[in-house]
Amino acid sequence: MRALSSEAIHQRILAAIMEHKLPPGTQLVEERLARIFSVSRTKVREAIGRLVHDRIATNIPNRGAFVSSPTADEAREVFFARRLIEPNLVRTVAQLATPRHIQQLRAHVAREAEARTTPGREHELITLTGDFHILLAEISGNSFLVRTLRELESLTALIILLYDAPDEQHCAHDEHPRLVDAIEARDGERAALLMHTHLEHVEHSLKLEPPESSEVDLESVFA
Amino acid sequence: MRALSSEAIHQRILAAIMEHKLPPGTQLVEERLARIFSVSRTKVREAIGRLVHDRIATNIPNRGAFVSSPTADEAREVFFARRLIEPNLVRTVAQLATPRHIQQLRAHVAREAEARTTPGREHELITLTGDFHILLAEISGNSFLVRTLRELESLTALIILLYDAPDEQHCAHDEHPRLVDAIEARDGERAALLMHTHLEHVEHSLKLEPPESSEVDLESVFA
DNA sequence: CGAAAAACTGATGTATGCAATATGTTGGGG
DNA sequence: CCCCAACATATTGCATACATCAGTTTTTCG
Repeated sequence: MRALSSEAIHQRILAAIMEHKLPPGTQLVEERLARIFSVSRTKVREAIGRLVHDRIATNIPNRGAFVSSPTADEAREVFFARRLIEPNLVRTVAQLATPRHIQQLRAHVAREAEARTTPGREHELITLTGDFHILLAEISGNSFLVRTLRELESLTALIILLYDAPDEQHCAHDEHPRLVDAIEARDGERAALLMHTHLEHVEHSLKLEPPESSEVDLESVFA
Repeated sequence: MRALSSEAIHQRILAAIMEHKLPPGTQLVEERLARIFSVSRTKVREAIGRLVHDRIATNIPNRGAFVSSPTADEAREVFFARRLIEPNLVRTVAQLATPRHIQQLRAHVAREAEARTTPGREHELITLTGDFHILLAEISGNSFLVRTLRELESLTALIILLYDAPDEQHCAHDEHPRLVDAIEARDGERAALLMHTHLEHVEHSLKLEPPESSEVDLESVFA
């Protein structure tokens, strides 16, 4: 039994965060994790460093690293960036996707549908819907965009965990399949538009209001 | 005299790479750098880790980290990503830029012009033109995009160092000012279009051909 | 002489020990 | 009874020592 690499540890912690096992605010204590994975603090520190670099965790000097709690403003930034990138991305994907790619996409949305209809697999669904967008980046063949999308998806998953309205249907069930339809039809414009509205739907299904919680007007409260 | 933070060391090394002091392929020897900055290897490792994460350096296991030499394919990926992101970015910037922002942009292009006309400041110019694009991201107010653009600009600087045709004018002198004009005129469409062609100009000014150096056909050579 | 093995070199990978820091707690004085 | 100071605790930050590995030179033997 070989020792886990810091990369593997990074993956394990990240997965735990995505699966809601480590909710936002949880401190990632180095020595504790080191014991758990039977490695030294050094490797754990490295893994945590990467999480911090990707904004999944936040470092407070001399205090420790904590699973990030993106503010509503940061959440809006993430969705803004996604709306900036992904519609264009899917437009080009529609042009260069091969039948093999379409097949991959179909298989993926099928897995999403399965996870959606099977009870007790909701957190899996969050990861899966994120993976759909990453898959699109992978089809584009651009490793830089893959990395960017991975980062955005991880943050989005955190945001959904924080701001999801439990009763709200945050991801209309047919938007991903319809996107694949547009891609298969080589209709880049429609795909881009669908992606744009899809991202808007996801964002608006969250309870990100009020715009600025810090802007509570003390004077008016005690008037 | 306080010890430098790993962040400061990261900046110092990055700056050295941008200024062509550490050309692609240079090994970043941890202990040597540690001596130079009067810190332990630990901090240097952290700094190098970040460079590797941002693709500025490349790690070869058990051998060390080296300043990256992006391949022509990777270079094309970078420009593809930039064309995907930056036209849209500048379109929104055109909508929300304040007079103060315009002033900042004007000041920046003035500095660029100065560096261009002063001999012996060419490498400064590469950094400055990159900073222009980062400044645009900062004006958008989106910290995620700032980080993404920073990464793309660092890589672009490396690419220019590697593939620049020395006699070619790789950055037409008036494209940045014209972009600012369009932003000031609140003409998002024109700004987006200018940005797109600007990035195409930069890419095409490089000697990225042939597409695949490994595809030398031995048979045809000795026919 | 030539090739394979062995020792050498220079660097990374990893664990660990200690100092510095933030926070919580306890006890004493006003 | 409350507040502040000193102590106690938990955890990070940093340096260092040692193990490991890749590449290179030297040695040895056919």
